Amino acid sequence: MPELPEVETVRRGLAPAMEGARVRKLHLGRPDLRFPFPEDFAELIEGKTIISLGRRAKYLLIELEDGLTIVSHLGMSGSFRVEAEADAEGSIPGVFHHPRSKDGKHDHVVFYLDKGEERICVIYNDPRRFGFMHLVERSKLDLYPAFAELGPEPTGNTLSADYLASRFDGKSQPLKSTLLDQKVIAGLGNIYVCEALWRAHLSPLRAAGTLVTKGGKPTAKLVYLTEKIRDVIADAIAAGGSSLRDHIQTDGTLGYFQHSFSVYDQEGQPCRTPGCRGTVERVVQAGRSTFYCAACQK
DNA sequence: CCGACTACCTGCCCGC
DNA sequence: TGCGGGCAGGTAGTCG
Repeated sequence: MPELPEVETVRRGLAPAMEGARVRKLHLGRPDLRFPFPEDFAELIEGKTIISLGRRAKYLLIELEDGLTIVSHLGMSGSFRVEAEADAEGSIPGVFHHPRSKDGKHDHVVFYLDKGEERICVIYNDPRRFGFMHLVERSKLDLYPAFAELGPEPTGNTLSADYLASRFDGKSQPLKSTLLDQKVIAGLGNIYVCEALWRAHLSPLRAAGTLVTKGGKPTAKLVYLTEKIRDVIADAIAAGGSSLRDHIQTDGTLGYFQHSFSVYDQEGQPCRTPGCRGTVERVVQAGRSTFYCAACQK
């Protein structure tokens, strides 16, 4: 499920439960997700207090007190949830009962947390196991391979049209693939690339280089696209945040922009651009679905 | 170096 | 009802 706004929503949902909590036990249901867990993963985490939760691109960062950071990626199907430790009374000391949800067979990691007098479980569930967790020294985070070449976040003021022009210049690659490239912009995925291009009235098939002037400056269309990328991400985070507000549990399925996508997964639906009479179509680019309206996205 | 393609894994949905 | 095929929000590795 997770693109940047969803990971940010997860971070905000987990922060109240995890920040300031001590990891009493870390349970691993299997030796690997997409990659094997690092050696001594549980041992290095147990007993440590969680300082804060951060995020970079689609990565959740769990900062521990001793300078280690758990770098967690949710892949396609990862989610976290928070539960009260079920067996506060009937438990046998030293035996950790593993709270199970309906598809508990995919609960691969459980953080047993002590927060003041409270005992809390934070459970990572991931049916497809495309997610992964690494352990990195905070001072070396910038050297973490996935972060070393990562593009700017589309939030805040880090992303500029001038920057995108420098990355688009001379590229014949389609806009869709270019925007999916995490080295160009961090955190966009298939959904929000489609949504941003629809908002900007730009075809996903158009070559990225056509949005740059001969002098290497952004065209007006690229300036507009930059704005729409920022908007769609900000709107999605706001939607995720509001859908979370009433839920104590952090359920990864929450807040996928309320499933109110304008083009993503809307094949055959009338285009929602005011005055446009087009129909949303689906094409495949680089092996992945692209949804767009050929009538108003040029 | 770039871009295209594949692999990784499970679940769900659709058509037969 | 069962089965096979296609599809799914991501990344990383290989190959031309």
